[in-house]
Amino acid sequence: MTGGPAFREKSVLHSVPEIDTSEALTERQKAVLDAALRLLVEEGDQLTMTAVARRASCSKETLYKWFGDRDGLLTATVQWQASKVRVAQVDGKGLDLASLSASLERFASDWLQVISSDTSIALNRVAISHAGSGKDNLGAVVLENGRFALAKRLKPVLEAGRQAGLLDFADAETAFRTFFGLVARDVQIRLLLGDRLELTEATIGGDAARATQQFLALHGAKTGPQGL
Amino acid sequence: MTGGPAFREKSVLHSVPEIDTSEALTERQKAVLDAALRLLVEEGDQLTMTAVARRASCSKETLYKWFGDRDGLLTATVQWQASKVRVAQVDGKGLDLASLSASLERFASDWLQVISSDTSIALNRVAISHAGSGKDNLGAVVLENGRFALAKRLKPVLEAGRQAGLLDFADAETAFRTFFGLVARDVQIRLLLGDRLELTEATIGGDAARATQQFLALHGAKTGPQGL
DNA sequence: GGCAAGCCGTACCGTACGTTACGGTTCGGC
DNA sequence: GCCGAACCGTAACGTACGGTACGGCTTGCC
Repeated sequence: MTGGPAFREKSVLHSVPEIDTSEALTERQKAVLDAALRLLVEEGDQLTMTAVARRASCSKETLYKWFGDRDGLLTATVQWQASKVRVAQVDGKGLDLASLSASLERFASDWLQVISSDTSIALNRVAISHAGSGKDNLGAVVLENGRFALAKRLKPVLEAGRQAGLLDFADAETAFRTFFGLVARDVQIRLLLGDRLELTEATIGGDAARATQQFLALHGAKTGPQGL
Repeated sequence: MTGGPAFREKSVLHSVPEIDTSEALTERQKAVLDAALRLLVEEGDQLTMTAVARRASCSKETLYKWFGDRDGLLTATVQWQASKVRVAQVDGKGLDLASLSASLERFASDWLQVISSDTSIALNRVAISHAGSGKDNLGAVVLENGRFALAKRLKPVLEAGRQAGLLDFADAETAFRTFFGLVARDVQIRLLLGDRLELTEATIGGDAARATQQFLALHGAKTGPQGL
């Protein structure tokens, strides 16, 4: 471990779950991580150093020089993908009910799309597998770029909705978690456990709309009779 | 593999996700599986055959004779624990709103208790890890004894509530999934990913009550103005 | 007592894989 | 053209672990 992005430096990753997406990766390194990612998605847990080296057409020596050890490679791979996941960014300036509803629906749809993707499933699986055995940085990375990133984007929208008198809730965090539950339901755990559960574009759209309607029914401001 | 509960018989487990809890386990075998379970919960993924044998004070030869191979032992362990998990059984005969609400709250509380237990987390982790690599029977077992068992118990209650004019929904499955989402929210995925998230008795009770209220707000029959 | 079956403890085997080492090749700088 | 750095491909090493074999001990049966 001399030079290069020292992914295994304890002081860097262990204490700080904050993600530094710009870890100064060269294009070649990104290509290697992409190869590792593809392998992870396709082959499941068969992510051996030899396989990654072969897939990326690089030598194992290079992998070790760049990433320290297997855990470093895994962490770098997860961070690399995580840095690419972005759900809709919405400005909370559209103050009417229609645009708020549309924003929520967009968030819901994006999120369902993410958690049902092969990549997300593979990443969560590997992070969960590693969460059991000591070093839990992978889990923290996934959470930070998944559930918490979503919250960070959605909460301002909720707050804006409240400011505009469209939403009514006491705590933005709690409201977010309710929305999260209404959107995700049992989808993620079933997919992670290997349950076949095909989500087409159509069903995702429907689910997003349903979740949004339910959330508004729970937290929409009571301005007169709500009927339809 | 001669005699004994042939856990690895393809024809038994592969095609049939239904659980046969009474697999004719001797007391000694149960004790061994309990030891394996404890090891799984305590040591995470360090569930080697040698470790199980030492912990259970039995020989590896016996493990292989009884369970076929490592996967068989794992499957037997998961099934053994799964057969012990039981959430509240409720008869749908208490037809008033108070008892329905109490039943739902009980289900919610039990479920939160289950998914936040060390045992459940460990089991789900190992099942998810294995779901990535081929044979997914573990995931099916966990799902069948977790989420699907819950649905099987809760749906009759929902149907009874609808019959009694207390609930209003089109599809029991969809209604159940909404309830599931309101109860679980992000708890399970966060725990699986290693997020510290202490759930005390008190918070679980509060969460169960909140989820129940929200569910009733969404699916309670509209009999006059709802305003508390 | 004699015997067979079941099981414990342990040594052993084969392999997979993480990790290291090394020869050969490419490439930028002078 | 020459040099060193970076990197590829591959061989080699060490170890952990799944799986097997075997000697000795206990137990139930005759």
